[in-house]
Amino acid sequence: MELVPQGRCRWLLPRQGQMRVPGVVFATRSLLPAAVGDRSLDQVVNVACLPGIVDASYAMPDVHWGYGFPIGGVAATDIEDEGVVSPGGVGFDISCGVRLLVSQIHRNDLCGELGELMNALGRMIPRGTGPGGVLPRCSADELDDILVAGAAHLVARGMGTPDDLKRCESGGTMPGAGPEKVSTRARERGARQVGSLGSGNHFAEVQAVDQVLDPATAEAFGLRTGSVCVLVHCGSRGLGHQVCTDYVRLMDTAMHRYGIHVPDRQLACVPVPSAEGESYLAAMAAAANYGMANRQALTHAIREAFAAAGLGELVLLYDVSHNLAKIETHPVDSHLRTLCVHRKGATRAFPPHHPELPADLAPYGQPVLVPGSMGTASYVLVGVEASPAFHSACHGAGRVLSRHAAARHIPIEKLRSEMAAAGILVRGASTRGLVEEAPESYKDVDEVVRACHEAGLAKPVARLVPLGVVKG
DNA sequence: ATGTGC
Repeated sequence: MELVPQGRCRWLLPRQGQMRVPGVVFATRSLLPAAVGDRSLDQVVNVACLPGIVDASYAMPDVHWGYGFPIGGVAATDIEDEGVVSPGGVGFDISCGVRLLVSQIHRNDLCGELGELMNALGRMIPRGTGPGGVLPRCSADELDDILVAGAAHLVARGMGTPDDLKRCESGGTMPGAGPEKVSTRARERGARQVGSLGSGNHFAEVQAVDQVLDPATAEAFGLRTGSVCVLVHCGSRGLGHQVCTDYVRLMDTAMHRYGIHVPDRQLACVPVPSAEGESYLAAMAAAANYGMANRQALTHAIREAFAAAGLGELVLLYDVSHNLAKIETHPVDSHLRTLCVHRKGATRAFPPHHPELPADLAPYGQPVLVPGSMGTASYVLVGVEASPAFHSACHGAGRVLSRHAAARHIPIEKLRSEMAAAGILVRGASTRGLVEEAPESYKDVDEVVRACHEAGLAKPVARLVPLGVVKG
């Protein structure tokens, strides 16, 4: 595959065949082989063939192979010029995302109590596949409220504060949700999972700020060297998964009625202004609200554990999804266009003074939360002006070993001893899950963040290191 | 990611 260097940390995949736009990969030279090796760049090329795609098919520095679209892919379509929406461009875990809670305590004040805190978090955080959540069972009416109002519903029932909502993407409620577009099966799966981590790379991690990289922004975000934080990474559980499954199946048959042909069936899509497209976006918004409500319910449990341990308050810095399609306005060839921006394993990164930002954060830009792999650093970045890729950045370290390969190649004793040697307390992880999420399974998050910075996608604010983790 | 397969 031909990759043409295009400046710092930017590589061009020139148009060929059915591509309507070129591909663009943001990566340092050392990150490229991972992307080339796993066929994710073939997926970048496939996405470039979608009807209505504008500008380019983008790959973030943590790109890796996914269903149809690569994970770490960004693609925008012009909704007034044949633009399509594709469930594969959002992913199975709709509204998978991250929120960062910031405490007032310093890591040095925690040392003797960390074990007890992790025990409490381990007891109070539902996790793993299958049912179980902070809300044990939702009635049909309450599930409707969650699908329509998202995190705002949980705040209304006392699990959180109005200030929390100001610090959520879209104020904690993604507009345009259509609960009636969510299947009975999806609702059944979701009713018993509100407030649960799930599995895989989902986690709740107690962290401390290790380095402040942008002092003024870090201060505005409440982050000082040594600050204890909690990073929550989870999504919309079985409900979002079922929504994706339902609409991939629907679009796989429907797209031919619109004369759409794509190079990979997993790119099934329909025009945004079609009955099927509007239904998917309404169901997706409902699942997004479920995802934000899920993180809000977990926040409630985490705050209770902190309070029980006498560790004080946790302020929500921000909650942002990295698996969504959103209707946004962006300049294309210097004309403002209304686009359907698919971010799959990519974080929205709005610049300073964007109207969607809360007033107190607006001078600085949107917090961009980047969870690392287990046992490694995580980052807080901030959106910048003139960012390419429709104001998007990476979403994590990015997998390099498949789950299967990780299980075969990484000895469990080595991993447990490494975590223990680093003083990181682990709660609730199965041996298999632990090995699958080992640092060796992922790219180097420091390198991924460096690529984001040098490519002009976002600016690093603070580096956080793990103290203890509750694994899904 | 996922009641880890239709």
